[in-house]
Amino acid sequence: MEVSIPNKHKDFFHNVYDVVRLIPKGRVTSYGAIAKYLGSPRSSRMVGWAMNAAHNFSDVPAHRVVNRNGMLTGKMHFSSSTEMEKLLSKEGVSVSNDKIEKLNSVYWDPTHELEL
DNA sequence: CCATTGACTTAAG
DNA sequence: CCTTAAGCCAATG
Repeated sequence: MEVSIPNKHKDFFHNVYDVVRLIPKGRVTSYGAIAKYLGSPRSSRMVGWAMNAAHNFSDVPAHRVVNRNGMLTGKMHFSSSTEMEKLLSKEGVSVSNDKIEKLNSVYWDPTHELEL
């Protein structure tokens, strides 16, 4: 069994997973921020792709990753369409109309928080 | 190999 | 504030 999981870009994917796991509770970040932190600000879509595969990892809180506008674009990829919103709300993140309220207050930018 | 798609972002109206 | 268009990168068919 050499092809159970595509390990081709595990570096990029693993990097994404690491950052997502570091997101504090009650905070959220964007795909672009993670991509930028990884050195590829144009690969924001790839972060989303990584998240899609992240379902194989139980330690990746994908519900804390939203788009730049704070919109829950990936809610449809969860178990239920309301699961993501429910999880965020449970962590103290106000969500309205599939969008995060006061995004500026809960936004967590790895490049800013983890800047070296 | 070319075409289409996607959990995105930025710019312009 | 919302909509439309274009750009970008990798996976999938």
